[in-house]
Amino acid sequence: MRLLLVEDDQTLQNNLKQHLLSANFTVDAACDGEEGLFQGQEYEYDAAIIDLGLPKLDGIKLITELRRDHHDYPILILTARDNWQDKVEGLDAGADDYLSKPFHPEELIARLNALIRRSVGKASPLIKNGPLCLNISSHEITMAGKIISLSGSEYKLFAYLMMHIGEVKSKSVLIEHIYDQDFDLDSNVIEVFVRRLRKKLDPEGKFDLIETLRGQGYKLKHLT
Amino acid sequence: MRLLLVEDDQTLQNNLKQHLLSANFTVDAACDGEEGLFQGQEYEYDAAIIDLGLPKLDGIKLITELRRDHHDYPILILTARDNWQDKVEGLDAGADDYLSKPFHPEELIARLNALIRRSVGKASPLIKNGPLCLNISSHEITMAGKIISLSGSEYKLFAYLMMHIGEVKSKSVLIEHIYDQDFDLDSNVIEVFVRRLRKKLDPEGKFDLIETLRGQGYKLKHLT
DNA sequence: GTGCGTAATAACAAAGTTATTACTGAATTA
DNA sequence: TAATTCAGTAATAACTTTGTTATTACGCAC
Repeated sequence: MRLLLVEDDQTLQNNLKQHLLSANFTVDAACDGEEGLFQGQEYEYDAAIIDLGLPKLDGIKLITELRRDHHDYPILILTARDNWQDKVEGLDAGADDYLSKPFHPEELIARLNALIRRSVGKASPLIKNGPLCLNISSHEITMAGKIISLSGSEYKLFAYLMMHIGEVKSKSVLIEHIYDQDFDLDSNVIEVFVRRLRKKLDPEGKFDLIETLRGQGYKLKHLT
Repeated sequence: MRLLLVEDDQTLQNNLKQHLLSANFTVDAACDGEEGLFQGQEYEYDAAIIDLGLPKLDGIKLITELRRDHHDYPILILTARDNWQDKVEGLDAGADDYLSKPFHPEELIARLNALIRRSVGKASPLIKNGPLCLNISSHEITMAGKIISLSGSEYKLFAYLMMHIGEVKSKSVLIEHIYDQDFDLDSNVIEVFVRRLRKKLDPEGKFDLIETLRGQGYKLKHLT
């Protein structure tokens, strides 16, 4: 899951980024509204975290612009104080959730997970697909009851596919949601990680979990 | 819109119910976890409001149970104090939003409306045309119930025609929409791919799906 | 019917995609 | 520091698709 983080306080930005990275998110950070707008237009993120008090272009305007240009990934706003007015304005501008400083990074992560989950149409943090099961909050994966342990990148790929069961995702889309801005689109990482996932999840290839659609992409099959 | 409200504090329950009723919601109230679970299983609500501190069966367990049984309506939790751990647990269990007491009933209503709005509104990605059916997100194509598998270019051509049922599209238009800018317009690729499509979709030629209009182009017939 | 231009068809070789394995260097951990 | 794990690259094998060519069939005007 790739996030946009727009926060001008460098210390807080770094701190949040660390927490988000260790929760297996991919993070693009921006430190003012203009940069945030540019990045937010550039990619279709899985979610954005936007501080309301930003230099150059304030948070409310940033959100308004993004929504006007039909970017509809979930947006979570950070407000400086417990300012009721700010929150209402933010939500009215098109944000989906807010958090007042100071907050616990764990809470931010929990809220992001809930937002993303809901935005892809999943209500429960347990995503089930036949014998497969993913717990978004604990990152635990089981296949036919057996616990599967995945590396960071394997997890990112798998989680993204589980949030989009049955949908064809091209390699470029997968790269965009798993890696940050400057990653080589011509690399064959996706092929390699698809291979690794297939081997870990279903070593005997009994299920054909991840289907290849030549020239189109990969699809995690919807299983019964 | 029908809501489930699970709150043990009788005064608060009545108060909220009043507000919700006057906001034109229909409200079923329960005053402990067990009753909440029973009602929550019974009916597919548009949203549920659940207090975390409940007698008999606590809120977290209630949410976990509901989600396990695939009730996917949005859940908003109420937490007693500003206890972030409760919130995190609640969100991890599958709640979508929270509100800390005390709160303004207006804010509850605003959040409920936002949740419900988001949980509805997911356009179906299906395009149907008589016995033909195309699912844009899974790239799955069925013809009279049978799954048809197409190669990348076949898919592009077919999808384009399905998005323009009944319209005549010249070969040059088709080439322009399927290939990037500089593709030889004198090639006969379209003829070849039309042929391949016809053969895959309707091998016996019973339907005459793709009509040829000599000198003008091809047309995917509108079927009943 | 003849003839011209357009479309259908079949077969083929080149080009492109994906699978698979092995390897390197970086990061992490003991 | 050595050992281990992991990410990403590279090379190549296996396989599919693509677009061309060549040929045949068809539609239409005269």
